[in-house]
Amino acid sequence: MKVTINDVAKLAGVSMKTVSRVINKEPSVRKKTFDVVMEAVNELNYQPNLAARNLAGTSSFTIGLVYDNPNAYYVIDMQNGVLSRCKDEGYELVIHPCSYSEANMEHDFKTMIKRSRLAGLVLTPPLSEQSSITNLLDELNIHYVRVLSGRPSEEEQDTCIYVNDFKAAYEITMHLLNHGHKNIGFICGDKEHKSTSERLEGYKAAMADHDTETNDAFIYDGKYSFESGVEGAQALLADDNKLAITAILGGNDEMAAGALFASRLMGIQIPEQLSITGFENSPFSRQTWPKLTTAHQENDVISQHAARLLFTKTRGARNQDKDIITSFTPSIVVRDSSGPKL
Amino acid sequence: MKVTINDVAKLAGVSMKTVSRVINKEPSVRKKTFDVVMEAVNELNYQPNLAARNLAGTSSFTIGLVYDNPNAYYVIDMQNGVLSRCKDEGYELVIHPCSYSEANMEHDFKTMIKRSRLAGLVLTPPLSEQSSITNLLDELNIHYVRVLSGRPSEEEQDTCIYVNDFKAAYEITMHLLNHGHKNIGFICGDKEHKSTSERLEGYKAAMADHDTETNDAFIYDGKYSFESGVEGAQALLADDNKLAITAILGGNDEMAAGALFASRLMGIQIPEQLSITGFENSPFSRQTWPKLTTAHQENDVISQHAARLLFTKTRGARNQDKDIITSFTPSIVVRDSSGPKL
DNA sequence: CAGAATATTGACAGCGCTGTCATTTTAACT
DNA sequence: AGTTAAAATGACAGCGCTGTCAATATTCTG
Repeated sequence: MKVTINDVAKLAGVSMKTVSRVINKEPSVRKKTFDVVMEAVNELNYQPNLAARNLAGTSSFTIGLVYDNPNAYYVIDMQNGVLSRCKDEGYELVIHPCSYSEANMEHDFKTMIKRSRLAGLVLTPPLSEQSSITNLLDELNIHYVRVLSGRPSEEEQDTCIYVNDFKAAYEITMHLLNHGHKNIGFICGDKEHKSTSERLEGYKAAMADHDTETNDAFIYDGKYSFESGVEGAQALLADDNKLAITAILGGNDEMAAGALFASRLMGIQIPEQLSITGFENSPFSRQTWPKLTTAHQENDVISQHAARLLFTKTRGARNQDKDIITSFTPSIVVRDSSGPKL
Repeated sequence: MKVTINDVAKLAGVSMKTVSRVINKEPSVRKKTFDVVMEAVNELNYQPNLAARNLAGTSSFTIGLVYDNPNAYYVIDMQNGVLSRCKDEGYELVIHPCSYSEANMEHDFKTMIKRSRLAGLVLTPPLSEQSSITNLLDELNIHYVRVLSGRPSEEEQDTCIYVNDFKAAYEITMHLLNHGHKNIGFICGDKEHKSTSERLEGYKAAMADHDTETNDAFIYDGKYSFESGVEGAQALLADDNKLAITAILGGNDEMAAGALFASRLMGIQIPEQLSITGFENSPFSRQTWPKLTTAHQENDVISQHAARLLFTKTRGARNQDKDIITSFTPSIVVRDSSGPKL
């Protein structure tokens, strides 16, 4: 029933330790020995026991995914991406939702780390932006990889995966500008999130490059929620601006969906009278009518690479993974919620 | 840095084994000894190492959550509920998304189970309805608890958590009937899902009890997706029925949101001309305008109880948890998408 | 209060693996 | 071929805990 390393060793006619070397892809195993062992592994359908590996070894085969993000779609994508790599590499994943506000977050963290010694953590935004967290982890000597909004910086390159929100926002703004829009509103997400400022800066940069003036009244401070999108559109399209604004960039799809709702409520035709764009290409963007033009963020791919980066950090020099992408730029997906200014 | 059971034992002046007894809440530990040990545990902030426990013990401190559900909100809720119990009880959670269609699902399953010996699994719908899965688990001698749509049956009571979709659908239908609606459409979810038939039966039962005739043309076979909701509404409100149907029950919120969209597209006023209701009280139901009347399903609570039930099954007779609820009935939340027939 | 029954504790092996270090085999030289 | 260096393999301890069973402390008998 239960197959152990000893069973494999016996079948292959080698020592336990040699089997261990093979499954850990250690060097200095003769090719022939390797093959013999692998054959035995396959024949017995051997799966190394994670608990034993974690207990015996200096490195652990468990990583954690930490998130504090209300967006279920985002979280699931991140989970699935990390998970798929974990499966491939024989790692186990411990998920750790938490909220930054919790006073006992640090305690929770430490508990998790003590219970299962972790090889490392993947931190997702907005938590990944908190220096209090990274300081804590540095102190505890825990490896981590952060997924961040922003442009890559030299020194953090090997511990971060960047999502170039700036560039994507730039491009989506340019898309609208090229369609003749000049008075373009922007509904910001939570101020505390780095993605918010990155996207806003991208928007501003595009406006500047297009010699189009930005108007502070066209920028709405919101939260990354549907309701906030509704409110944002209502504010931006209030009587004073109603005729002026011909396009609105939503900070994310959820907000854009809210803005779209609010606009329709006001009897505004989309995209004829108003173009609306989202950000992220989450299911939200496909569940509106018309479907949202947005920036496609490959969260599952992003998180896969985050996991890969973490693995190379924990595995030391050998077994390095060379094809890790550390910088992603969401690509514009043009759908039906945006069009030329009429 | 790292606190082991030996450190606690030394500090408390007892043997390692006694500490083990205390943390496992075994009987036959003198109250005084218990207190002394607990004090040491707290002073050192000791957390038992999961890998060691899993390796040494006959029972494991890891459970799995298996799902095959495209609804991110649902999955996150289930995860969080199970996770919160795991934290309390010192268990670890391994999440296992999978798709039933995958040929290698059985293999994946076995691999997961071999890698980390599991105390048991929580199965969520629609996977929990597949007898091929439960047969496989029975064969492998794995404990499991299933979350199911349907009315509790005597024999399965102690391995299932039931969600009484029938009753909830009955009530939501009654709500509409009491508002004077007679021609009520129903948009079904995936036929393969038990929840679909349960909800449909509830609808039919209410209609019957209210002496209202059901019309097969008012029932649309769909899928649990937004798009399907759109199509369902379009079909139900096609020319022949357009004037006849005054209310539509969506199989879930996502479909109801789709139906609402489609209706607005056709220029139908909600709820004046048409009442629409959802099911589940997911964020979808709050991100439509008007907000959806729906049936609130406490997924996080449901999954907490599923975890508790699983724990009692694995822990043998002692440490039984007596307050487990095994049957839930979603409660109707009346919002703005439904109203009296005018 | 002796002696038996019972409750409470401890000693120790071992779960399945990896790290260390010793041993054997192979390759690389005179 | 004979030596030496290097590569490949194995023996064995031990990771931190739990299960078993033996040892001790406590309580209950008459």
